[in-house]
Amino acid sequence: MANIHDVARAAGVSIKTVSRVLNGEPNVRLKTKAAVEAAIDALNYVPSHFARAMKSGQSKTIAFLTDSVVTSPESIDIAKGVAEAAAEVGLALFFLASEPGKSPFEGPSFDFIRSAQIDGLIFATHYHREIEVPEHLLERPLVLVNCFEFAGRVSSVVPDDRQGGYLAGKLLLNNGHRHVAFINLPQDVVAAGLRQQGLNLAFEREGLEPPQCVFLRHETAEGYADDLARNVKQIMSTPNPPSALFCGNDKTAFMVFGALQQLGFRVPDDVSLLGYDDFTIIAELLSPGLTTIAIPYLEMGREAITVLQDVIDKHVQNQVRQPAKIQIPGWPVHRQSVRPR
Amino acid sequence: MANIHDVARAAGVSIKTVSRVLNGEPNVRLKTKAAVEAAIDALNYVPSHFARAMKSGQSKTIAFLTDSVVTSPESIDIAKGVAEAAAEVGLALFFLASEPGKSPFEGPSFDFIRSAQIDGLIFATHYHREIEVPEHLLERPLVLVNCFEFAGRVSSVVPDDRQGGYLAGKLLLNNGHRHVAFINLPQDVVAAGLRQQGLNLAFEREGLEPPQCVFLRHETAEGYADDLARNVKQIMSTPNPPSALFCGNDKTAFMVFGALQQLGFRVPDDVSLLGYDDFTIIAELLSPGLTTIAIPYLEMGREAITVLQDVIDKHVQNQVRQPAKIQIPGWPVHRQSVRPR
DNA sequence: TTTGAATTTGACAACGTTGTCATTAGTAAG
DNA sequence: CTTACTAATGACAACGTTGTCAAATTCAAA
Repeated sequence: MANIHDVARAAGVSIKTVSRVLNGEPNVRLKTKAAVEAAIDALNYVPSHFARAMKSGQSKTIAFLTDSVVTSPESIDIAKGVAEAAAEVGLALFFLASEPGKSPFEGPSFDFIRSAQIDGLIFATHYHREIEVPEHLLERPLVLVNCFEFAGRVSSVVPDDRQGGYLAGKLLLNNGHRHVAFINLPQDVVAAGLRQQGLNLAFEREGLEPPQCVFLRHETAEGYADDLARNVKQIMSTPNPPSALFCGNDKTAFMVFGALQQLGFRVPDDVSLLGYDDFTIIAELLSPGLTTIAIPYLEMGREAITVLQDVIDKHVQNQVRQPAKIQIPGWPVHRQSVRPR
Repeated sequence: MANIHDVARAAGVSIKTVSRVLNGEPNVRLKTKAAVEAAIDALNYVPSHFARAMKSGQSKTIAFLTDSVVTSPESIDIAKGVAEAAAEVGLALFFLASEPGKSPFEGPSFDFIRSAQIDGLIFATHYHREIEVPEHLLERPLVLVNCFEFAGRVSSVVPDDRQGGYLAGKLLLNNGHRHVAFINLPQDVVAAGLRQQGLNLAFEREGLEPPQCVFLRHETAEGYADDLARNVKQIMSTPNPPSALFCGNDKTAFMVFGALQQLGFRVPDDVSLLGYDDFTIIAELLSPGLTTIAIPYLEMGREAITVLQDVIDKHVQNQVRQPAKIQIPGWPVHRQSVRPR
């Protein structure tokens, strides 16, 4: 592997001049620059990341850490967005494993963060939730994705669930559904409350009462499926049942779809069905295809890099970036399960 | 950040002695060692990864690269296995983004592999397939996961699809199903042929004819769903229909389940249904839960690290490790869709 | 030309480690 | 108490960069 000395020798200049060309510094004669570049090409030279990192104290390297709970394949788009955006801005990306069963913020990985002089850290969760950040992490550049710290001491990038709920409301209203029921996620799930707020807002703006809302139990709870079926039955057996059901996520929508079939309701002929997540596999597997609200995972990942860069810049200048919670809007994905009334 | 000089000063020894303690070299008096360790603790010292890498020329760092096609959330377990195992053996793990639409082996990431002196590379695909490896990558330590190079010049870790097929056959036979149909993946999919071989072997060992096998078209093909439904109908409308259907993957099984319902067959009362993949979300969403064969993604990821370490060691010693295709066995996951006949 | 300033270039130190080799301290034998 | 050897330790160079500062070159104006 050629090094900077080899290039300097080949170009007939000093190593410092090569360094200048490498870093685009001014005050290099055009002719000199050309000679150096020719030598670089000829020797197929690539500067050593490590030497640079060691010299500058800046590694131009960030680390990505995630919890292990996967809710949908789409959520790995966070990682994809992070990786893409990092590559674009020339940041190297370390992938840290969180030991199963342990807090993701522990373990040998964290010695590594220090030893490798990781400039910044991105932590992502697989569903939108609050997390606690250990004190020692507050000191270094950190951006949370799909989660947030309640005290607001850390910048975070989250989906705009209120906007998503509003979008859902508008979509249903635009299709003429004024009588809607919301089969929501469990009440303690962050997204549940926000989406309800958005949904209600959409209805209130039309001068309508907020839709009926039931909160399901956790998926893992005993008798969850029965509970869900019972709720659907109860909602649909009223004298004047809703013309559309909005579900807390696509998985729920899938099960609600099953329950509706059991009760003899056809989707979307008898009742429209709207999901949330754009969990493609489920949404497309369903027949009719499930109309749903997409969560902007890829965009969240990309935005995280933008924010982290800013945090790092401020950190280097010994300033503190005012932490912010950045909400990324989702969008509706139209398939066939919602039909104009 | 404390460095080795600080530790040396605090312990009253030279930096070389600190280095010796750090690297567990012999010939350090116990008392000296204790003093150094105390200083390390007191200063919360962590040696610089970059300085080490630069000095030794070995970065103890590997990179992970993947194609972008995600087939199931489970397949990201490859990454998880790789990350876990890498952390355990003290290898740092870089995550490289492959630019969407481009070959994963191109782009700026690859300059990075050279500049960061990446010791080795792991490339994983999201479904089991053959790939072509560019010549320039053959020179450096590389392990393929879930894919392989036809020429056999690169070590690879793949699921043992033949064994999986055999497992499926045994599972069905053990449940008394001697008349089975295999609704397989498209014929050009690597796994399709292997699983069929395994399935047939299980039947042949019982002195039975190999089961009927139909190959579906690709999911993306026009009219795929209709094609699938037609196939199921054809199979089930014979005078003596099979007592069990084995499907190429869980997604197919899901659709076959739908087709069976349409035809008035109940699972598992009228016909047993066996999937492949253990695509948990689908398998558990289905009611009855889908019995299936799991693909050992996590184990494949872990094994890849073991193999890569060996490849790197040989590479450092200027030897070549005989490339091998390592097949990792899967296992059956029993739910309710297969019932004894 | 000569002068002075601006531009361009280079010598050398420094980053934090490990390897080489010389030096010192300790130990067993005479 | 030497002597000879082994074990323990340290001084210093080296890895491949970039930063500092001085030196050399170029250029414009006198």
